[in-house]
Amino acid sequence: MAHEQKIKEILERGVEDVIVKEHLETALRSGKKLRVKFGIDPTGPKIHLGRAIPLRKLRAFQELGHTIVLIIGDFTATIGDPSDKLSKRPMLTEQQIGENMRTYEQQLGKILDIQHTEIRYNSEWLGKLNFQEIAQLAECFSVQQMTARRNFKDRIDAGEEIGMREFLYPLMQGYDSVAVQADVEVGGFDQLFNVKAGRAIQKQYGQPEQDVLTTQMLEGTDGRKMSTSWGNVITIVDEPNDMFGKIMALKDELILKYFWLCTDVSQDELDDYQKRITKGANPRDIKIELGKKIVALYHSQEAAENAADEWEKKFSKGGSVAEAREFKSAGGSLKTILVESGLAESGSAAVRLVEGKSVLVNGAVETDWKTEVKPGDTIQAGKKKETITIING
RNA sequence: GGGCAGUUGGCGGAGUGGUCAAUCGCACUUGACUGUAAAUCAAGCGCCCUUGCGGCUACGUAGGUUCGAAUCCUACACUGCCCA
Repeated sequence: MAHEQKIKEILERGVEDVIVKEHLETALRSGKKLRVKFGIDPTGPKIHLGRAIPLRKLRAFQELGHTIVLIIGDFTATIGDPSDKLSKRPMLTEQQIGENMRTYEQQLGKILDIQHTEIRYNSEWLGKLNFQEIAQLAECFSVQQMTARRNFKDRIDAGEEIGMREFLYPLMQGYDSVAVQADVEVGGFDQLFNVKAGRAIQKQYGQPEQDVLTTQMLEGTDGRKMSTSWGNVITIVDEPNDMFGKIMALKDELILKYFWLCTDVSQDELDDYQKRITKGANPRDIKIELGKKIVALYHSQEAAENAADEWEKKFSKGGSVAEAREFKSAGGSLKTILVESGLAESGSAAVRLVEGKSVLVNGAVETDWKTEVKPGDTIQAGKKKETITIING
């Protein structure tokens, strides 16, 4: 792809807002090596496709030779970002942060060239600020500005509590920009306020104001915003079959958006998919291509093909199942085994599943939970057709 | 510091002494249909044992009144609004 084309993509693909667009465009054309900041709070252990969007944007900057400054919000995470929350976010303990961080680098490496990424922890400078300096930071904003912010305003209108602490978050994130001398800051769609705070604070500290770019929101498997707390996420470390399956379960309307935000397909290819759908192609087939592309991105082409084949066998061809997990047991009632193997959450849930005709024993629907099952039997339950084979143990 | 209102299951929101494990809507699970999509229809949706009009735990927390409380009383906690 031509250099000019890449710049255009950076500024437009999956982008919600760019401030100041002309300025950033000029900077990108100038050949200057930009410092592109991105802050990541280790609030969840896994990166999902929604969170991957700004990361992919960073990758694009990286490909043009710019420096990515990844700020691990170890300090800010203990404060809690109010950005994407309808309610107050709890402060994380250092232990939780440590746990969440453990697998981060590896996950980030799936998207970024981590060798050439500058990684900083914001406790490095935030931990040193004294009260006087914090007061000076607070000078950048009025209470009106804070409360005018959408998600604060909504909470005020709803009569919900907003902690003073939450007002501090944008100040800290903004100060990060000063500390690393950012030229550009990338953030998710909900980060607009925070990244703009960086501009105000840099100005106060006599630095040129960074340009900011926010990326679009991605819907999850249920059509709502993808969010770990909704449980509707597809993570970049999901197993290939699982990842593929979740993509196949997406609502049709999201197909093109996923191609655009989560894969590398070009505008032309996207137009082509669009055309095929309009002409009446089965969206399912387009979705299969989408699934393969995404699995290939985070695993491998081979894994993608396998996942697609597996899915085909499992769901399209009458539900014969290829893979069964082994479960050690001497046998027992169907209900007991369902619970012990984790196929059902509780005894009551197991009974419900069996009575709902969703449990197959050795391929046949079984409606009596008292049925004895023994080593050698296979049990399949639920829409996802999770299957176990009982082995002696 | 004072006054008023509120706290019910994932969410919204009924319920003001027994028939309340708690109306209803959303969400969710499962089945039919299908493309593991959507729409529609059906069932389910605290836990345990089981199939009995069973047991246990639950309606902010802790006590109390009562044969019996989500429902009444007291204290406490939290939230909102108003006054200072």
